[in-house]
Amino acid sequence: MTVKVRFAPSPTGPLHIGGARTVLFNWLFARRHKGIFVLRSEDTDLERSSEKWERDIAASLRWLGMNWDEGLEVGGPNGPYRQTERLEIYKEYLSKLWLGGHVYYCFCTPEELARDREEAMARGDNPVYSGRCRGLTPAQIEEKLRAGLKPTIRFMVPEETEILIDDLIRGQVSFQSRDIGDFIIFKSDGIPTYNYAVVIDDITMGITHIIRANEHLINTPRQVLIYQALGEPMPKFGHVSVVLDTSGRKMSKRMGDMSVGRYARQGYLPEAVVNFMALLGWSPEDSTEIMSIDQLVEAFDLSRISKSPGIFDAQKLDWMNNQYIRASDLDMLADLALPFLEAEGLAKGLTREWLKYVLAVVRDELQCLAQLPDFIKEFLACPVQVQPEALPPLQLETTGMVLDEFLARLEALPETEDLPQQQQQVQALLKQLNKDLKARAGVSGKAVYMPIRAALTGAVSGQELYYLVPILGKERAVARIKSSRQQAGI
RNA sequence: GGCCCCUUGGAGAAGCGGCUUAACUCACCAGCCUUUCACGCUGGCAUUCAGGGGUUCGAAUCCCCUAGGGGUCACCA
Repeated sequence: MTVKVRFAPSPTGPLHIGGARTVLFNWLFARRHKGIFVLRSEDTDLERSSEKWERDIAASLRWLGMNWDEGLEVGGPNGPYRQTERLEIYKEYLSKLWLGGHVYYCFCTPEELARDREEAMARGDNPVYSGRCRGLTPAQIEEKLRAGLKPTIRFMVPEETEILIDDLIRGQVSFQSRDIGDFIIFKSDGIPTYNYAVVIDDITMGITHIIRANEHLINTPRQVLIYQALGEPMPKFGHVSVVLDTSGRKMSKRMGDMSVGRYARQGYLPEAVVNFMALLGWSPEDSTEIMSIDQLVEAFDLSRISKSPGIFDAQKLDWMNNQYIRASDLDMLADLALPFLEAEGLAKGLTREWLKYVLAVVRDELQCLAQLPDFIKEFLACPVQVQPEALPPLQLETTGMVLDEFLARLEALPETEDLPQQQQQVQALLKQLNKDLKARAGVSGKAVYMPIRAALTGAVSGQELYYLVPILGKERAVARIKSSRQQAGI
Protein backbone atom coordinates (compact mmCIF):
# COMPACT_ATOMS: atom_id res chain seq x y z
CA MET A 1 0.00 0.00 0.00
CA THR A 2 1.30 3.43 -0.90
CA VAL A 3 1.82 5.71 2.02
CA LYS A 4 -0.19 8.91 1.83
CA VAL A 5 0.11 11.73 4.31
CA ARG A 6 -1.07 15.28 4.46
CA PHE A 7 -0.62 18.67 6.02
CA ALA A 8 -3.87 20.51 6.59
CA PRO A 9 -3.28 23.93 8.09
CA SER A 10 -5.98 26.42 8.77
CA PRO A 11 -4.94 29.53 6.89
CA THR A 12 -5.26 31.96 9.76
CA GLY A 13 -1.65 33.02 10.11
CA PRO A 14 1.87 32.35 8.93
CA LEU A 15 3.51 28.95 9.17
CA HIS A 16 5.47 28.84 12.41
CA ILE A 17 8.38 26.62 13.36
CA GLY A 18 6.21 24.20 15.31
CA GLY A 19 3.84 23.66 12.42
CA ALA A 20 6.69 23.45 9.96
CA ARG A 21 8.26 20.71 12.01
CA THR A 22 5.04 18.72 11.84
CA VAL A 23 5.00 19.16 8.08
CA LEU A 24 8.61 18.13 7.90
CA PHE A 25 7.88 14.88 9.70
CA ASN A 26 5.05 14.17 7.29
CA TRP A 27 7.14 15.11 4.31
CA LEU A 28 10.12 13.03 5.41
CA PHE A 29 7.86 10.10 6.09
CA ALA A 30 6.30 10.38 2.63
CA ARG A 31 9.65 10.69 0.89
CA ARG A 32 11.18 7.90 2.93
CA HIS A 33 8.44 5.52 1.85
CA LYS A 34 8.10 6.86 -1.66
CA GLY A 35 4.60 7.96 -0.75
CA ILE A 36 2.38 10.91 -1.51
CA PHE A 37 2.29 14.17 0.39
CA VAL A 38 -0.88 16.26 0.20
CA LEU A 39 -1.37 19.91 1.11
CA ARG A 40 -4.91 21.03 1.77
CA SER A 41 -6.59 23.91 3.53
CA GLU A 42 -8.90 23.80 6.53
CA ASP A 43 -10.64 27.06 5.95
CA THR A 44 -13.99 26.37 7.60
CA ASP A 45 -13.32 29.08 10.14
CA LEU A 46 -14.74 31.73 7.87
CA GLU A 47 -13.93 34.52 10.29
CA ARG A 48 -10.22 34.04 10.42
CA SER A 49 -9.24 32.22 7.26
CA SER A 50 -7.84 34.02 4.27
CA GLU A 51 -6.23 33.12 0.97
CA LYS A 52 -3.41 35.45 1.79
CA TRP A 53 -2.27 33.12 4.55
CA GLU A 54 -2.83 30.12 2.35
CA ARG A 55 -0.35 31.53 -0.16
CA ASP A 56 2.00 32.55 2.60
CA ILE A 57 2.05 29.06 4.07
CA ALA A 58 2.60 27.52 0.65
CA ALA A 59 5.47 29.94 0.04
CA SER A 60 7.10 28.99 3.33
CA LEU A 61 6.84 25.31 2.48
CA ARG A 62 8.43 25.91 -0.88
CA TRP A 63 11.21 27.94 0.70
CA LEU A 64 11.95 25.02 3.00
CA GLY A 65 12.01 22.74 -0.01
CA MET A 66 9.03 20.67 1.06
CA ASN A 67 7.16 20.19 -2.16
CA TRP A 68 3.79 18.45 -2.24
CA ASP A 69 2.47 15.99 -4.78
CA GLU A 70 -1.18 16.79 -4.53
CA GLY A 71 -3.34 19.59 -3.22
CA LEU A 72 -3.37 23.35 -3.13
CA GLU A 73 -1.94 25.07 -6.20
CA VAL A 74 -0.90 21.79 -7.84
CA GLY A 75 -4.26 20.01 -7.94
CA GLY A 76 -4.77 16.27 -8.00
CA PRO A 77 -7.36 13.52 -8.27
CA ASN A 78 -9.06 14.11 -4.94
CA GLY A 79 -9.80 17.79 -5.13
CA PRO A 80 -10.97 20.30 -4.34
CA TYR A 81 -8.44 20.82 -1.58
CA ARG A 82 -10.18 23.56 0.33
CA GLN A 83 -12.76 22.52 2.87
CA THR A 84 -15.14 25.32 1.96
CA GLU A 85 -15.25 23.90 -1.55
CA ARG A 86 -16.02 20.39 -0.39
CA LEU A 87 -19.41 20.98 1.20
CA GLU A 88 -21.17 18.58 -1.16
CA ILE A 89 -18.84 15.78 -0.16
CA TYR A 90 -19.46 16.39 3.54
CA LYS A 91 -23.21 16.29 2.97
CA GLU A 92 -22.94 13.05 1.07
CA TYR A 93 -21.30 11.34 3.99
CA LEU A 94 -23.73 12.99 6.36
CA SER A 95 -26.60 11.13 4.75
CA LYS A 96 -24.83 7.85 5.49
CA LEU A 97 -24.61 8.89 9.09
CA TRP A 98 -28.34 9.76 9.14
CA LEU A 99 -29.12 6.37 7.66
CA GLY A 100 -27.13 4.60 10.32
CA GLY A 101 -28.81 6.61 13.04
CA HIS A 102 -25.53 8.11 14.23
CA VAL A 103 -26.56 11.76 14.21
CA TYR A 104 -29.37 14.00 15.38
CA TYR A 105 -30.52 17.61 15.33
CA CYS A 106 -29.67 19.75 18.28
CA PHE A 107 -31.53 22.97 19.00
CA CYS A 108 -29.68 23.98 22.13
CA THR A 109 -28.55 27.59 22.10
CA PRO A 110 -24.96 28.60 22.79
CA GLU A 111 -26.21 30.20 26.01
CA GLU A 112 -27.77 26.99 27.25
CA LEU A 113 -24.65 25.06 26.42
CA ALA A 114 -22.43 27.54 28.20
CA ARG A 115 -24.60 27.29 31.29
CA ASP A 116 -24.48 23.47 31.23
CA ARG A 117 -20.77 23.63 30.96
CA GLU A 118 -20.36 25.98 33.88
CA GLU A 119 -22.61 23.89 36.07
CA ALA A 120 -20.71 20.75 35.24
CA MET A 121 -17.40 22.43 35.98
CA ALA A 122 -18.75 23.72 39.25
CA ARG A 123 -19.72 20.17 40.20
CA GLY A 124 -16.25 19.01 39.19
CA ASP A 125 -17.67 16.91 36.38
CA ASN A 126 -16.31 16.55 32.92
CA PRO A 127 -18.32 19.11 30.97
CA VAL A 128 -19.84 16.97 28.25
CA TYR A 129 -23.01 17.66 26.32
CA SER A 130 -26.06 16.55 28.24
CA GLY A 131 -27.72 14.84 25.31
CA ARG A 132 -30.82 16.94 25.82
CA CYS A 133 -31.84 16.91 22.16
CA ARG A 134 -31.15 13.23 21.70
CA GLY A 135 -34.66 12.21 22.56
CA LEU A 136 -36.56 14.78 20.52
CA THR A 137 -39.51 13.23 18.70
CA PRO A 138 -39.95 13.70 14.96
CA ALA A 139 -42.92 15.93 15.70
CA GLN A 140 -40.93 18.16 18.03
CA ILE A 141 -38.16 18.45 15.49
CA GLU A 142 -40.62 19.26 12.75
CA GLU A 143 -42.12 21.99 14.88
CA LYS A 144 -38.83 23.65 15.73
CA LEU A 145 -37.69 23.48 12.14
CA ARG A 146 -40.92 25.08 11.01
CA ALA A 147 -40.43 27.81 13.58
CA GLY A 148 -37.23 28.70 11.70
CA LEU A 149 -34.78 27.43 14.29
CA LYS A 150 -31.42 26.54 12.81
CA PRO A 151 -30.15 23.34 14.39
CA THR A 152 -26.67 21.94 14.64
CA ILE A 153 -26.08 18.29 13.90
CA ARG A 154 -24.56 16.18 16.59
CA PHE A 155 -22.81 12.85 16.44
CA MET A 156 -24.24 10.31 18.84
CA VAL A 157 -21.41 8.89 20.92
CA PRO A 158 -22.03 5.27 21.97
CA GLU A 159 -22.35 4.79 25.69
CA GLU A 160 -19.86 3.02 27.89
CA THR A 161 -17.29 2.00 25.34
CA GLU A 162 -13.58 2.25 25.49
CA ILE A 163 -11.80 3.77 22.51
CA LEU A 164 -8.32 2.43 22.02
CA ILE A 165 -5.82 4.28 19.90
CA ASP A 166 -2.63 2.61 18.88
CA ASP A 167 -0.56 5.68 18.36
CA LEU A 168 2.57 5.40 16.23
CA ILE A 169 4.45 7.66 18.59
CA ARG A 170 2.77 7.38 21.96
CA GLY A 171 1.76 3.76 21.98
CA GLN A 172 -1.63 2.66 23.28
CA VAL A 173 -3.84 5.43 24.56
CA SER A 174 -7.34 4.77 25.79
CA PHE A 175 -10.40 6.98 26.21
CA GLN A 176 -13.84 6.37 27.69
CA SER A 177 -16.81 7.35 25.57
CA ARG A 178 -18.59 8.75 28.61
CA ASP A 179 -15.92 11.46 28.81
CA ILE A 180 -16.62 12.62 25.32
CA GLY A 181 -20.25 13.49 24.89
CA ASP A 182 -22.15 13.99 21.67
CA PHE A 183 -20.30 16.53 19.58
CA ILE A 184 -21.33 18.86 16.81
CA ILE A 185 -20.36 17.88 13.28
CA PHE A 186 -22.33 20.55 11.43
CA LYS A 187 -22.66 24.06 12.73
CA SER A 188 -26.01 25.81 12.47
CA ASP A 189 -24.75 27.69 9.42
CA GLY A 190 -24.33 24.38 7.61
CA ILE A 191 -20.55 24.38 7.75
CA PRO A 192 -19.00 21.18 9.04
CA THR A 193 -16.91 21.17 12.11
CA TYR A 194 -13.21 20.33 12.12
CA ASN A 195 -13.54 16.90 13.68
CA TYR A 196 -15.96 15.82 11.01
CA ALA A 197 -14.43 17.51 7.99
CA VAL A 198 -10.94 16.13 8.59
CA VAL A 199 -12.25 12.62 8.78
CA ILE A 200 -14.17 12.94 5.52
CA ASP A 201 -11.17 14.56 3.83
CA ASP A 202 -8.82 11.88 5.07
CA ILE A 203 -11.22 9.15 3.95
CA THR A 204 -11.85 10.58 0.50
CA MET A 205 -8.21 11.37 -0.09
CA GLY A 206 -7.08 7.96 1.03
CA ILE A 207 -4.78 9.20 3.77
CA THR A 208 -2.98 6.27 5.37
CA HIS A 209 -0.99 7.96 8.13
CA ILE A 210 -2.03 10.97 10.13
CA ILE A 211 0.96 12.62 11.69
CA ARG A 212 -0.01 15.75 13.55
CA ALA A 213 0.51 17.80 16.67
CA ASN A 214 -0.18 16.33 20.06
CA GLU A 215 -2.97 18.78 20.75
CA HIS A 216 -5.06 16.64 18.40
CA LEU A 217 -4.62 13.49 20.42
CA ILE A 218 -7.71 14.41 22.39
CA ASN A 219 -9.71 14.77 19.16
CA THR A 220 -8.74 11.38 17.91
CA PRO A 221 -11.36 9.30 19.74
CA ARG A 222 -14.10 11.46 18.20
CA GLN A 223 -12.65 10.93 14.79
CA VAL A 224 -12.24 7.21 15.38
CA LEU A 225 -15.94 7.04 16.22
CA ILE A 226 -16.81 8.65 12.90
CA TYR A 227 -14.64 6.20 10.97
CA GLN A 228 -16.36 3.37 12.78
CA ALA A 229 -19.85 4.73 12.15
CA LEU A 230 -19.02 5.06 8.48
CA GLY A 231 -17.43 1.63 8.33
CA GLU A 232 -14.28 3.09 6.83
CA PRO A 233 -10.79 1.66 7.33
CA MET A 234 -8.85 3.41 10.07
CA PRO A 235 -5.67 5.26 9.20
CA LYS A 236 -2.70 5.09 11.53
CA PHE A 237 -2.27 7.99 13.92
CA GLY A 238 0.95 9.49 15.19
CA HIS A 239 0.90 12.40 17.61
CA VAL A 240 3.99 14.54 17.68
CA SER A 241 4.71 16.54 20.81
CA VAL A 242 4.60 20.29 20.74
CA VAL A 243 7.58 22.63 20.53
CA LEU A 244 8.37 24.68 23.60
CA ASP A 245 10.71 27.60 24.13
CA THR A 246 13.81 27.36 26.30
CA SER A 247 11.90 28.27 29.42
CA GLY A 248 9.62 25.32 28.83
CA ARG A 249 6.61 27.29 27.70
CA LYS A 250 4.71 26.78 24.52
CA MET A 251 6.23 28.91 21.80
CA SER A 252 4.28 32.08 21.57
CA LYS A 253 4.25 35.80 21.10
CA ARG A 254 6.38 35.98 24.20
CA MET A 255 9.23 34.74 22.06
CA GLY A 256 8.38 37.07 19.24
CA ASP A 257 7.82 36.10 15.65
CA MET A 258 8.41 32.37 15.28
CA SER A 259 7.27 32.16 11.69
CA VAL A 260 9.28 30.40 9.05
CA GLY A 261 9.16 33.59 7.00
CA ARG A 262 10.97 35.45 9.72
CA TYR A 263 13.89 33.06 9.50
CA ALA A 264 13.93 33.42 5.75
CA ARG A 265 14.03 37.19 6.12
CA GLN A 266 16.87 37.01 8.60
CA GLY A 267 19.02 35.08 6.24
CA TYR A 268 18.86 31.61 7.66
CA LEU A 269 19.46 28.95 5.03
CA PRO A 270 16.48 26.69 4.40
CA GLU A 271 18.66 23.59 4.62
CA ALA A 272 19.80 24.65 8.07
CA VAL A 273 16.28 25.36 9.27
CA VAL A 274 15.12 21.98 7.97
CA ASN A 275 18.04 20.21 9.61
CA PHE A 276 17.38 21.99 12.87
CA MET A 277 13.65 21.26 12.86
CA ALA A 278 14.26 17.60 12.09
CA LEU A 279 16.27 17.33 15.28
CA LEU A 280 13.53 18.96 17.31
CA GLY A 281 12.17 15.76 18.80
CA TRP A 282 13.68 13.32 16.37
CA SER A 283 17.15 11.87 16.22
CA PRO A 284 18.95 9.52 13.88
CA GLU A 285 20.40 6.26 15.14
CA ASP A 286 23.93 7.54 15.17
CA SER A 287 24.60 10.93 16.66
CA THR A 288 25.03 12.83 13.43
CA GLU A 289 23.68 16.34 13.66
CA ILE A 290 24.51 18.00 10.40
CA MET A 291 22.40 16.19 7.84
CA SER A 292 21.42 17.07 4.31
CA ILE A 293 17.82 16.72 3.25
CA ASP A 294 18.66 13.51 1.40
CA GLN A 295 20.33 12.10 4.48
CA LEU A 296 17.30 13.02 6.57
CA VAL A 297 14.98 11.27 4.16
CA GLU A 298 17.21 8.24 4.22
CA ALA A 299 17.41 8.06 8.01
CA PHE A 300 13.92 9.17 9.00
CA ASP A 301 11.92 6.80 11.11
CA LEU A 302 8.75 7.58 13.04
CA SER A 303 9.71 5.28 15.87
CA ARG A 304 12.59 7.57 16.73
CA ILE A 305 10.39 10.58 17.36
CA SER A 306 10.51 11.55 21.01
CA LYS A 307 7.38 11.68 23.13
CA SER A 308 8.59 14.56 25.19
CA PRO A 309 8.19 18.07 23.91
CA GLY A 310 10.86 19.46 21.61
CA ILE A 311 12.52 22.56 22.89
CA PHE A 312 13.47 25.34 20.57
CA ASP A 313 17.04 26.36 21.30
CA ALA A 314 17.72 29.49 19.28
CA GLN A 315 21.39 29.35 20.14
CA LYS A 316 21.66 25.94 18.59
CA LEU A 317 19.85 27.08 15.45
CA ASP A 318 22.40 29.88 15.13
CA TRP A 319 25.21 27.41 15.49
CA MET A 320 23.68 25.14 12.90
CA ASN A 321 23.05 27.94 10.45
CA ASN A 322 26.65 28.97 10.86
CA GLN A 323 27.72 25.43 9.99
CA TYR A 324 25.75 25.66 6.77
CA ILE A 325 27.08 29.11 5.96
CA ARG A 326 30.61 27.80 6.38
CA ALA A 327 29.95 24.91 4.08
CA SER A 328 28.12 26.88 1.39
CA ASP A 329 29.45 27.58 -2.05
CA LEU A 330 30.76 31.15 -2.09
CA ASP A 331 28.95 32.10 -5.27
CA MET A 332 25.67 30.89 -3.89
CA LEU A 333 26.33 32.68 -0.63
CA ALA A 334 27.05 35.88 -2.51
CA ASP A 335 23.75 35.58 -4.35
CA LEU A 336 21.90 35.06 -1.11
CA ALA A 337 23.75 37.88 0.62
CA LEU A 338 23.19 40.55 -1.99
CA PRO A 339 19.57 41.33 -1.08
CA PHE A 340 20.61 41.94 2.51
CA LEU A 341 23.18 44.49 1.37
CA GLU A 342 20.77 46.09 -1.06
CA ALA A 343 18.26 46.53 1.73
CA GLU A 344 20.78 48.69 3.56
CA GLY A 345 21.97 50.51 0.49
CA LEU A 346 25.38 48.87 0.65
CA ALA A 347 25.38 47.02 -2.64
CA LYS A 348 26.35 49.80 -5.00
CA GLY A 349 29.99 50.01 -5.92
CA LEU A 350 30.82 46.59 -4.55
CA THR A 351 32.46 44.13 -6.88
CA ARG A 352 31.41 40.53 -6.72
CA GLU A 353 35.02 39.48 -6.19
CA TRP A 354 35.28 41.72 -3.17
CA LEU A 355 31.99 40.43 -1.74
CA LYS A 356 33.10 36.84 -2.16
CA TYR A 357 36.41 37.60 -0.54
CA VAL A 358 34.69 39.26 2.41
CA LEU A 359 32.32 36.34 2.71
CA ALA A 360 35.19 33.87 2.72
CA VAL A 361 36.78 35.82 5.56
CA VAL A 362 33.77 36.48 7.78
CA ARG A 363 31.53 33.48 7.11
CA ASP A 364 32.88 31.69 10.18
CA GLU A 365 31.47 34.44 12.35
CA LEU A 366 28.13 34.72 10.61
CA GLN A 367 25.09 33.22 12.32
CA CYS A 368 22.79 34.52 9.65
CA LEU A 369 23.06 36.67 6.56
CA ALA A 370 21.29 39.60 8.22
CA GLN A 371 24.47 40.09 10.23
CA LEU A 372 26.54 40.69 7.13
CA PRO A 373 25.71 44.39 6.58
CA ASP A 374 27.27 45.29 9.92
CA PHE A 375 30.54 43.72 8.88
CA ILE A 376 30.42 45.50 5.56
CA LYS A 377 29.72 48.83 7.20
CA GLU A 378 32.64 48.26 9.48
CA PHE A 379 34.95 47.54 6.56
CA LEU A 380 33.75 50.55 4.63
CA ALA A 381 34.09 52.98 7.50
CA CYS A 382 36.89 55.52 7.40
CA PRO A 383 38.18 56.78 9.69
CA VAL A 384 37.35 54.51 12.60
CA GLN A 385 36.68 55.42 16.17
CA VAL A 386 39.42 54.09 18.44
CA GLN A 387 37.87 52.06 21.26
CA PRO A 388 39.14 52.69 24.81
CA GLU A 389 40.56 49.17 25.08
CA ALA A 390 42.55 49.79 21.88
CA LEU A 391 44.40 52.72 23.42
CA PRO A 392 47.02 50.82 25.47
CA PRO A 393 48.54 48.99 22.49
CA LEU A 394 48.64 52.28 20.63
CA GLN A 395 50.53 53.97 23.44
CA LEU A 396 53.34 51.47 23.71
CA GLU A 397 56.77 52.99 23.55
CA THR A 398 57.53 51.17 20.33
CA THR A 399 54.19 51.75 18.64
CA GLY A 400 55.21 54.84 16.69
CA MET A 401 58.12 53.05 15.16
CA VAL A 402 56.08 49.93 14.41
CA LEU A 403 53.38 51.90 12.64
CA ASP A 404 55.86 54.04 10.69
CA GLU A 405 57.60 50.96 9.50
CA PHE A 406 54.36 49.16 8.63
CA LEU A 407 53.00 52.16 6.74
CA ALA A 408 56.18 52.55 4.74
CA ARG A 409 56.19 48.92 3.72
CA LEU A 410 52.48 48.86 2.99
CA GLU A 411 52.71 51.83 0.71
CA ALA A 412 55.62 50.25 -1.09
CA LEU A 413 53.52 47.22 -1.96
CA PRO A 414 52.80 46.83 -5.67
CA GLU A 415 49.27 47.70 -6.74
CA THR A 416 47.02 44.75 -7.46
CA GLU A 417 43.35 43.97 -7.89
CA ASP A 418 43.93 40.37 -6.96
CA LEU A 419 42.74 40.10 -3.38
CA PRO A 420 44.22 36.68 -2.54
CA GLN A 421 47.53 37.82 -4.00
CA GLN A 422 47.46 40.95 -1.92
CA GLN A 423 46.69 38.82 1.10
CA GLN A 424 49.86 36.83 0.50
CA GLN A 425 51.89 39.97 0.13
CA VAL A 426 50.59 41.41 3.37
CA GLN A 427 51.15 38.16 5.18
CA ALA A 428 54.74 38.08 4.01
CA LEU A 429 55.14 41.72 4.85
CA LEU A 430 53.95 41.22 8.41
CA LYS A 431 56.20 38.25 8.94
CA GLN A 432 59.20 40.13 7.69
CA LEU A 433 58.30 43.20 9.71
CA ASN A 434 57.96 41.13 12.81
CA LYS A 435 61.31 39.49 12.23
CA ASP A 436 63.13 42.74 11.46
CA LEU A 437 61.73 44.61 14.44
CA LYS A 438 62.55 41.81 16.78
CA ALA A 439 66.13 41.73 15.54
CA ARG A 440 66.50 45.47 15.52
CA ALA A 441 64.75 46.51 18.74
CA GLY A 442 63.58 43.35 20.45
CA VAL A 443 59.92 44.09 19.80
CA SER A 444 57.64 41.15 20.62
CA GLY A 445 55.11 39.70 18.20
CA LYS A 446 52.27 41.04 20.24
CA ALA A 447 53.78 44.53 20.25
CA VAL A 448 53.89 44.41 16.49
CA TYR A 449 50.50 42.92 15.70
CA MET A 450 48.35 44.55 18.33
CA PRO A 451 49.26 48.18 17.60
CA ILE A 452 48.71 47.60 13.90
CA ARG A 453 45.36 45.98 14.60
CA ALA A 454 44.34 48.76 16.95
CA ALA A 455 45.34 51.46 14.51
CA LEU A 456 43.73 49.71 11.59
CA THR A 457 40.42 48.87 13.22
CA GLY A 458 40.21 50.82 16.46
CA ALA A 459 39.60 47.50 18.21
CA VAL A 460 41.64 44.73 19.80
CA SER A 461 40.01 41.79 18.08
CA GLY A 462 38.87 40.96 14.61
CA GLN A 463 39.86 39.27 11.41
CA GLU A 464 43.36 38.16 10.62
CA LEU A 465 45.32 41.27 9.61
CA TYR A 466 46.38 39.89 6.26
CA TYR A 467 42.71 39.26 5.41
CA LEU A 468 41.74 42.67 6.61
CA VAL A 469 44.11 44.76 4.53
CA PRO A 470 42.90 43.45 1.16
CA ILE A 471 39.32 44.00 2.27
CA LEU A 472 40.00 47.57 3.29
CA GLY A 473 42.25 48.37 0.39
CA LYS A 474 45.58 50.07 0.75
CA GLU A 475 44.23 53.58 0.64
CA ARG A 476 41.67 53.09 3.36
CA ALA A 477 44.12 51.17 5.49
CA VAL A 478 46.62 54.00 5.37
CA ALA A 479 43.99 56.60 6.11
CA ARG A 480 42.64 54.64 9.06
CA ILE A 481 46.06 54.28 10.61
CA LYS A 482 46.77 57.98 10.29
CA SER A 483 43.48 58.93 11.86
CA SER A 484 43.87 56.45 14.71
CA ARG A 485 47.32 57.84 15.49
CA GLN A 486 45.86 61.27 15.76
CA GLN A 487 43.10 60.06 18.03
CA ALA A 488 45.63 58.35 20.28
CA GLY A 489 47.92 61.34 20.20
CA ILE A 490 50.94 59.57 18.80
C1' G B 1 -12.16 20.55 38.06
C1' G B 2 -12.38 15.79 34.63
C1' C B 3 -9.55 13.43 30.85
C1' C B 4 -4.85 12.74 27.94
C1' C B 5 0.44 13.51 27.40
C1' C B 6 5.35 14.77 29.20
C1' U B 7 9.73 15.29 33.22
C1' U B 8 17.71 12.91 31.80
C1' G B 9 23.64 18.41 33.11
C1' G B 10 23.84 25.64 32.34
C1' A B 11 20.96 24.32 27.26
C1' G B 12 19.46 20.67 23.32
C1' A B 13 19.51 15.40 23.36
C1' A B 14 20.73 9.72 23.15
C1' G B 15 19.28 5.74 26.18
C1' C B 16 13.77 0.95 25.22
C1' G B 17 16.06 -4.12 32.17
C1' G B 18 22.73 -5.85 32.51
C1' C B 19 27.52 -3.50 26.88
C1' U B 20 26.21 3.16 31.04
C1' U B 21 31.42 4.58 36.51
C1' A B 22 24.70 8.11 31.18
C1' A B 23 26.64 8.85 24.07
C1' C B 24 26.60 13.19 21.10
C1' U B 25 25.94 18.65 20.31
C1' C B 26 25.64 23.82 22.01
C1' A B 27 27.38 27.02 25.84
C1' C B 28 31.14 27.56 29.54
C1' C B 29 36.21 26.77 31.67
C1' A B 30 41.48 25.25 31.16
C1' G B 31 45.76 23.93 28.17
C1' C B 32 48.03 23.77 23.28
C1' C B 33 48.67 25.98 18.45
C1' U B 34 49.27 30.55 15.32
C1' U B 35 55.84 35.17 17.36
C1' U B 36 48.37 39.27 17.97
C1' C B 37 42.66 38.64 19.43
C1' A B 38 39.80 35.04 17.04
C1' C B 39 39.70 30.27 14.39
C1' G B 40 41.41 25.28 15.21
C1' C B 41 42.98 21.24 18.41
C1' U B 42 43.06 18.69 23.26
C1' G B 43 40.98 18.14 27.97
C1' G B 44 37.29 19.43 31.94
C1' C B 45 32.01 19.99 32.87
C1' A B 46 25.17 14.76 35.58
C1' U B 47 28.56 8.85 40.72
C1' U B 48 23.29 10.37 38.36
C1' C B 49 18.32 10.36 35.40
C1' A B 50 11.68 15.60 39.06
C1' G B 51 10.79 13.37 44.40
C1' G B 52 9.24 9.00 47.08
C1' G B 53 7.96 3.95 47.29
C1' G B 54 7.83 -0.93 44.92
C1' U B 55 9.06 -5.24 41.20
C1' U B 56 13.92 -7.57 40.02
C1' C B 57 20.09 -10.95 41.20
C1' G B 58 20.17 -6.10 38.50
C1' A B 59 16.10 0.09 36.83
C1' A B 60 17.29 6.34 33.79
C1' U B 61 14.82 2.12 31.54
C1' C B 62 8.79 -1.81 34.35
C1' C B 63 4.61 -0.58 38.28
C1' C B 64 2.36 2.86 41.98
C1' C B 65 2.01 7.58 44.51
C1' U B 66 3.38 12.81 44.92
C1' A B 67 5.12 17.29 42.63
C1' G B 68 5.87 20.28 38.25
C1' G B 69 4.93 21.40 32.98
C1' G B 70 1.82 21.02 28.66
C1' G B 71 -2.66 19.81 25.99
C1' U B 72 -7.95 19.45 25.93
C1' C B 73 -13.00 19.72 27.48
C1' A B 74 -16.09 25.39 21.45
C1' C B 75 -21.68 26.06 16.48
C1' C B 76 -11.82 27.26 16.47
C1' A B 77 -8.86 24.32 13.91
